[in-house]
Amino acid sequence: MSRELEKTYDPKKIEEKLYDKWCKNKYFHAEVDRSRKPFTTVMPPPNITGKLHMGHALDNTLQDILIRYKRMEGYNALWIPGTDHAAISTEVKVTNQLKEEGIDKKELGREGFLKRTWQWKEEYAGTIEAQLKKLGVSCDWDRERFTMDEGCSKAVEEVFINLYNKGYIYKGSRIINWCPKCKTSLSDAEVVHEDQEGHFWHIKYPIVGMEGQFLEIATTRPETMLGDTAIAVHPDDERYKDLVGKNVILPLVNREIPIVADYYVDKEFGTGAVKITPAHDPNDFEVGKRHNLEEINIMNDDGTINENGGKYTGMDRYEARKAIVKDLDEQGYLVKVVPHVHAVGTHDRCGTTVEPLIKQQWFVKMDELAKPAIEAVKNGDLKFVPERFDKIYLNWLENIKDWCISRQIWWGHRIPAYYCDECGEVVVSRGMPEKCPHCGCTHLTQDEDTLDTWFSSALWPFSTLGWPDKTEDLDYFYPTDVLVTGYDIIFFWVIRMVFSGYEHTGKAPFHTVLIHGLVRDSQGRKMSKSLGNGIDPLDIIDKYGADALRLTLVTGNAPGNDMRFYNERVEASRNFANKVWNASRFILMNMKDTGVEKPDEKLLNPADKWILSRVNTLAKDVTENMDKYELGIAVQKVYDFIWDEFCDWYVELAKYRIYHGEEDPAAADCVLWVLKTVLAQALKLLHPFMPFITEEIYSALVPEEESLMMSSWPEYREDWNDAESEDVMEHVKAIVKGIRNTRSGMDVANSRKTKVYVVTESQKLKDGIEALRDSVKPLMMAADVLVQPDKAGIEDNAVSIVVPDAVVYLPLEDLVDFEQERERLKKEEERLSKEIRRAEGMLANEKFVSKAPEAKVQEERDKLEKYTSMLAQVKERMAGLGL
RNA sequence: GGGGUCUUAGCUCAGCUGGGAGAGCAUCUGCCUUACAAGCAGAGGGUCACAGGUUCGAGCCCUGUAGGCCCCACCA
Repeated sequence: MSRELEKTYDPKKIEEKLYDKWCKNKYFHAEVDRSRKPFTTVMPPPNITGKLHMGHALDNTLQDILIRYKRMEGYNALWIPGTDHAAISTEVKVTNQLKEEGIDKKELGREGFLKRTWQWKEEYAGTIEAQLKKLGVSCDWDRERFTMDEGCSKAVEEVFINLYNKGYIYKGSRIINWCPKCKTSLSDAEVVHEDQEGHFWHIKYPIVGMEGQFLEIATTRPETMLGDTAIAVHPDDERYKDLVGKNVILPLVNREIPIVADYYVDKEFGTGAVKITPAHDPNDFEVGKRHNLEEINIMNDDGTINENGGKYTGMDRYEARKAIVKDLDEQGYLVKVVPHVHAVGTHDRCGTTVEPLIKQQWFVKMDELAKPAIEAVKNGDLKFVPERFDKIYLNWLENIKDWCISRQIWWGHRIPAYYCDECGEVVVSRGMPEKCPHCGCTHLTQDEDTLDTWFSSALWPFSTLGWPDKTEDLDYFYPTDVLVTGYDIIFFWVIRMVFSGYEHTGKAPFHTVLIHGLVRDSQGRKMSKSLGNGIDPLDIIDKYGADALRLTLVTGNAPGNDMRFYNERVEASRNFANKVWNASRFILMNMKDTGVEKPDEKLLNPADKWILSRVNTLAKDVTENMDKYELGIAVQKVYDFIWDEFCDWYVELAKYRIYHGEEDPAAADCVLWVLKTVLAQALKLLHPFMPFITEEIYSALVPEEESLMMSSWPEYREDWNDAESEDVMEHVKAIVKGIRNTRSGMDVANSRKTKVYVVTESQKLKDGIEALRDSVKPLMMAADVLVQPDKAGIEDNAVSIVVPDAVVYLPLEDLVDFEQERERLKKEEERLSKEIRRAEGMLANEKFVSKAPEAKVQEERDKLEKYTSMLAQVKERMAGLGL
């Protein structure tokens, strides 16, 4: 009885079944085990705002490849999964959902809203988990975490209090980014600058005491003039030198404001005079500080003009802009309007144009915290793969500004700061303090704000292991090893994890950051909802299987680069899966029920030794690539080996002995052992990339073992290395290719077999071919293969094929077109002559001979010899044909 | 303004420390050969953007030019 696989490869039939088995057997679960070395990674927690997209699929595929590889290598591999509460994003989603139901968030109240959002969380975290499972990720679900679960919340509180007590967290009134739609402050990282087509409005301000004289300024945001408290010019600007110290009248508002001199102004830009609105522009804010200017806030939290806006009060900011421009124009203050492209800050989550406003907020002081994080990359404690991301990381850290961490939303970790109702004392503590330490009052109120979502994810590598408690897990698994994430998230997350790790645990949270790019659509566009060009990984899995998707995501692109995703690529991956399936099916259907025993060494023929040697080298190469995080190169080598060497050559060469098993059972057992052994090795090497199909085949191939994923990674073994057999096989392949090539060029009918004479003086080659004679016959389309030292007995009109160290003759008799044969030989002569000229040229170059490494020089000498002898053969043959 | 990255076969992209240009898809020619037509065997197709430089030797290293993309940055 043979162990058969299903006739066609159907991923759907095996994937779910295998995943269940893995889970049930707790293969993904890791516990502290001091006898083994840990390998730890934490999953970048997907937001609970929606479903998995292609970026998640890529990110998690890479992680799964690494963790499966390390697990097979014998590490105690732990991969912690989880989800992120995604503060603002989730609040926006839930708010919109409520809106659709006709419910206003405010009516619901804080408690009600949070309850609702937790329900949302339960639903979406479940969806994401289910989707990740379809991908085949081998993370430890028993340790699944959520950034707002009890442990993580405890860590957040602890960190806030620590940083506050050390003076790294402070509350201050500064100019911050405000989203008028979400009505919350934002950090700098959450503001994306987009070039927008706008206008440059040139406005003239009457100069006080100089009747009929004006100072012309240019602005892109005319509505902010309501809050102007000065005009600034460059101190060295000759045009305005005499005006500094004088006042102008602010049109429409009729406020008298000073003209000040400040180096911030660029003389060349605009009119060289700038209106200063300290309350609504970060630069103006600084100028205002330097000149003691009044800060007039003219805007409400929703982006409408407040009571300081006179007749414009209550208008939306853009409505006010229109009205103000109109009024300026009517009153003759508008000089001109020039089209102008400028960068506008927008909220990365909702796209709304951000307003800079002065607000009381909580900040993390960054300069000291950044130092160890900078040092870590500079001294190599922390490595980016690819290296170029070092610069991006360092550049951001070296220019870092204080981090605004308070948000005016409900969904998130509430700031553990309490205010005394009596004296206003600020108390930062774990839980509500019993009384005010200042005045003893027992009535305190907690800060209404919540923390930036990245405040909690910054602690992810250690909060998920139990920090701040000194747990066994933390001691054993931390620091983690590798973090895998996209380059788009370095600023938000990686940097904050690194400085948090140093500050709170004294260590870098991981030693390596593996960076990947974005998955784009087939035209190279970002996948987005608005374009509707997103490809759902689940659809791809459904159609082609998870293994095909994974293979596609990891091949054909360099680390850190973006990739284009299109179905033809997945099809190619699926075809490979099918190839693996069918080759395995062939082997399994021929395997004996009794299993296959390791044969006597003497039974192994050169092809057997060759493929063993090749798979051995492959294991070494692939391991090296994996250790360098060259996952795409690694899997490409496995792919090439399986398809080009194993399937196209070895399996073909194996057929004779299989089909003649009754005549020679020992030979059949031998070849089956090699097939099984090599396939098993190849499956192991392929497993981290294509876990399902490899596991399914392996369980049929090696039923005595429990699981492929828990088996050991192939190791290089000296006794399988066989350069001589590789050399013989290279010659054999050259002969087969030569024959195929020649026959195809000559229109020889496929069915017509001929004798094949191999004339060679090489004893090794002779022995090798004779050992393979029966196996190689079908590949050579040969009725018989005869190896001999000279041309004795070969018909004069046989077609000759010159290969290294041998000449092959095909007695095709009447089928030979001599004209065609001459052409072919001429081409061959030309080719070889060219090769010889090249080698001769290099060897004639004294500098090459003296300076190049000896091995390279010898290589050229060998080539010269080889081609010279081949050319002699070709010439002899041509002479024989009367050329 | 600063930084990064890309320009390689018709298309999409590989090419690890410099040593004779590769893959997948597409095209063309034969094949339903008892694992696989999602396949097999063959073929065509590239002055590796351009100009210099370093080197015995450059797709790869250096400089510059042109074009594309990305990130950062307060030019109103």
